[in-house]
Amino acid sequence: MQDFTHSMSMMLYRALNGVMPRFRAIFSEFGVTETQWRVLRILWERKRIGFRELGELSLIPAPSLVGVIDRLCRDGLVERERSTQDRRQVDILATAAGQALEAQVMPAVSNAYAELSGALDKQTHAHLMAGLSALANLAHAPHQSAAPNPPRTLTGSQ
Amino acid sequence: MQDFTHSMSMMLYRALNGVMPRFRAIFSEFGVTETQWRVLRILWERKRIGFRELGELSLIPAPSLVGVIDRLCRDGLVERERSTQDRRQVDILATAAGQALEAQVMPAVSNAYAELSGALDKQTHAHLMAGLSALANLAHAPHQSAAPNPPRTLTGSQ
DNA sequence: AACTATTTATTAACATATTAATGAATAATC
DNA sequence: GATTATTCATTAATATGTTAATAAATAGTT
Repeated sequence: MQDFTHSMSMMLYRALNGVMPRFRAIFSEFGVTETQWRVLRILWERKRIGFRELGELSLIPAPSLVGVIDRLCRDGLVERERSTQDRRQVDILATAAGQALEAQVMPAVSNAYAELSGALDKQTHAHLMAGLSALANLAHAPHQSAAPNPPRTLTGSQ
Repeated sequence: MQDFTHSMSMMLYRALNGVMPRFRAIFSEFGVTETQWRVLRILWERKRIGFRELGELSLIPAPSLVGVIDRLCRDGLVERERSTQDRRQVDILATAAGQALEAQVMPAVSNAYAELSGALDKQTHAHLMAGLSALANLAHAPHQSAAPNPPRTLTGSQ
């Protein structure tokens, strides 16, 4: 087996460490975290979106998203609105202040992203995205356990 | 500009979401978290290692590593030992129980990793690793700010 | 030697991830 | 139409990430 520090998962983390700091530096100048940014980025394209779909698109798990929305509400950037059709559901929408942020933050971010893409030649970039896509689409097949007493719950699925 | 949900950073997160769950499922069966696993994985190759280097190899930031080591100590898997040369430094080493875990967990993990590698053809895998390596080696060049009043500290470096 | 600057691990404060559980609302089945 | 099962957002508990600050020890400088 090869070196652990260069295993697939570690290389993925290493890549994120190489990419994200420059973006977080921009976000922090405007008082938003990376996770909050992800939510806002989606709300700028979809004026109104359901809590669940927002979580799927932003890759933020539901329990985390609750707190993220809480803080964005606290800061006056988004609002909750309970659905009238199904009163379990909650829609999220950006306030005027939340919408205004787009014009302020996007230039710097687009610039940084262009700079990032420019650091890789077309070939490398294309191959990289293809590989990442392949990993993302791997089936989450439950593996064969080797544990003595698997502490599984009886609730069945997921 | 392209779709945000398929930007480089989101694809990196998506890839991790595709890869890590199967490993975390294994770790949890042995009562260790993914982060604790990374520490142990390194200690199995280096009987004794300095706190700082451990943080660099495991990609765990120092403040997080303090707590991770605390909990590994609590569970009797590792031990702290203050250096005699430089009494600021702390070495970390695995206990007998910590070392014993290797033989129990590695088979399942190696198996899962082989299964993962097998899901990608050699070409894709090689290109992917090359791309990730390129991203990891990007210089963390401080960007040009567009913020009105950059709230930077005066501590300079880092 | 005294003073200053740097390094090392740690703490503090806040935000997020992970897993399991809960309450309210809706859907399914009887 | 009452019971049961499922969905949805949320809470709870624990672990980790992020940024800034701190205390102790060492290194550098005068």
